[in-house]
Amino acid sequence: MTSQKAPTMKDVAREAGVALGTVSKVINGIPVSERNRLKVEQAIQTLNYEVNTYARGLKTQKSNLVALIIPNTTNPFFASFADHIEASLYKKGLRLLLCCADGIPQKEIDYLNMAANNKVDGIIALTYSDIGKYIPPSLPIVVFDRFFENRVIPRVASDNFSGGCLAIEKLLEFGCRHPIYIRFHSVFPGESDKRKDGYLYACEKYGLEPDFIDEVDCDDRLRIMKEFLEKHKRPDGSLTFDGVFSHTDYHGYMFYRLLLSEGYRVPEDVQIIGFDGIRKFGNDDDDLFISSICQPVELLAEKCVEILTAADGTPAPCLTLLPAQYRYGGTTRDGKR
Amino acid sequence: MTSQKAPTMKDVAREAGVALGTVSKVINGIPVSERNRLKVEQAIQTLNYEVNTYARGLKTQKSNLVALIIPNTTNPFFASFADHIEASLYKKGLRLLLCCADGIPQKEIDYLNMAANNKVDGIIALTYSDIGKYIPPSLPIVVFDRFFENRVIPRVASDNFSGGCLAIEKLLEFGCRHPIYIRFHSVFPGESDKRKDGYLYACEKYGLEPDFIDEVDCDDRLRIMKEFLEKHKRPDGSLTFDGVFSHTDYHGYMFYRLLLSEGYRVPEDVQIIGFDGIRKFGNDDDDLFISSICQPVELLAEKCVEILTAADGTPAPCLTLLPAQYRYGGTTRDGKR
DNA sequence: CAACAAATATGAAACGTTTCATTTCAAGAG
DNA sequence: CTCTTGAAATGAAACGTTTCATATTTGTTG
Repeated sequence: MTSQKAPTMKDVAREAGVALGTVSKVINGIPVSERNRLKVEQAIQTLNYEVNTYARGLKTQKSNLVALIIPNTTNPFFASFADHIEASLYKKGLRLLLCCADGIPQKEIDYLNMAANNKVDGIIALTYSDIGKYIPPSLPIVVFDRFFENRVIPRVASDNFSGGCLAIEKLLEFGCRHPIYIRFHSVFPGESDKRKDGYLYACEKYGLEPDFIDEVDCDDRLRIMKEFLEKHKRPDGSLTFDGVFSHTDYHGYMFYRLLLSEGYRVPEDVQIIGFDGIRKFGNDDDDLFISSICQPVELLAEKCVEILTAADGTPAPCLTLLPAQYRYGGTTRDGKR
Repeated sequence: MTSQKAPTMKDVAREAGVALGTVSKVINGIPVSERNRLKVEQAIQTLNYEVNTYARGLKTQKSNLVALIIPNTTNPFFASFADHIEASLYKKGLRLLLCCADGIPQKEIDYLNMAANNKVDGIIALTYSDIGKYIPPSLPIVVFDRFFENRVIPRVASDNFSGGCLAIEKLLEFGCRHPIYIRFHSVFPGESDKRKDGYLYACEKYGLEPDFIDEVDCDDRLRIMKEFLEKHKRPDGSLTFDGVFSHTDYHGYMFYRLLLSEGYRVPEDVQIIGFDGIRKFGNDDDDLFISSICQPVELLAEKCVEILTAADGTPAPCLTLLPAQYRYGGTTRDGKR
């Protein structure tokens, strides 16, 4: 069993009895006489020829690789995003280089440099630190949600403002009178900040008194929630609020568990709507953690890929917002299920 | 603003006043006179030189890329596996090409071909179809769990037999008398099949009557569970079993929800132990779906990478089993929490 | 100081493509 | 039958590395 050396285009050309350039044309779908096309295709078959990616890349400086920079894949939202990005890229013949940066600035920059270093054709980024100044100017990039001051970069996000508004409108529709808002935010600005703007806007519009937790994310989340809860108990133990709009499903679910453990009933005493639409097992089954304003993850992913791969002629929109939708997930009184 | 052409090694050589080969040596860490090393490093700095991956790949046929083929990233177990694989690769300076094949044979084969086509240095595969015969003989590969007849391929898995055994022993320890087993399996053989062997072995060892669901996975899971439940109800409504060992956390959680919806109490009436150790949000918080025999995902991932990247001299072990551990997740009466 | 050995530096060749200036071919017109 | 013209085929050059046979420098020894 000899260690087979992979056949090259030269071998194909010899086998087919044509010139190197002709083989190249056939491979790249450039018109060639019927007769030669058949001969070349035949030769490719018999030799089992496969194009050498490195050689091609050296000439074209294209890799058909797109880097996705996210914090991790264990958070269901990121996981779902990565999954749909992969599917969208695959449809276009592109491959996904997965970069989990754990929100660590150095790792984000590392990966950015690696990508810049002519390894990928483009970047889709969902990062946690201010990497704006490290983004190589020559490399196509699309950013999910985040906003960088230094440079105009195409951004894709859900319509968080309308989503925030919608959450309150749904809570009101389902009978809430005093919805609160809960948020543990990163220090880095992005579109998702507008969920709070939507909440505040809805409060004003419907004559509600805003009331919320809005802290920098930390390990103390549970303590902060408990303190908040304590302050909102009436002497008889009942709560001064009857609805919760959580900035994320994650924290909403956390608050949900806290309420249950303190003996409150959900959705009877308190209704909860989160944001994101993450699912327990990622299927289409009804496995939301809580009722939620669901981000259209599949569409968002497709849009990122579409913008990234758009022909150079088309100027990329600097911001693309897609609508988020309400879905029932057990923590509201929709009365429909 | 002129479109900068990236500097090449030739530029660096000129700038530093040395030969091309000398630059190459410095870049690849091959000893060179102190004087020249400094000159080259200086030149690399000033020119902001970055090695061209394509050119290097063309010569070395190495890409520093490893392909991971999994069904998806939305299933929390796969997501966690991918996350740890990425981390392990990153530590070794390798990059991850993520291939989500959705368990579709054609997509698995597509990705395998792509990988074979000199794009990656190795493959880690967790596949759902019989791709044994499509695996290119020249490409290093490590397989998680699955078993292929055609070829000896290094495999990494949890010790599923002991894990299955442990599940029953734990249930007995927590007071169960009649544990059953639930499984919806794929048609493709792998190490995880041994969970059932572990169950059967434990039954014999402890004098229990085996009783189980063991069906090919399908959309009818819930109906099958309901029928099983119906058959195991005594006239007074109580159940003939008091413990469940589920082949996966996923189906265990499903059964858990079913039991609750039928008015049974968990863990008071029935205790449940799953397998996998998947987490709701992927953190280290105590967010297991159910009590579970947890696969050591991080170690498994590290082992896969270690075997894949081992020096050619070392013969790879054809099977590596790592121990799975029991962890409490709310559906058992450990009495410890 | 000459002679030699060891260490280091050199740069042409090769990797397998794509590209493009040139040549060849085929067909139609005169 | 010759000439013209557009289409198709050709293959050398180039992409930016690594490698390796050769050349040069450095250091040691008698």
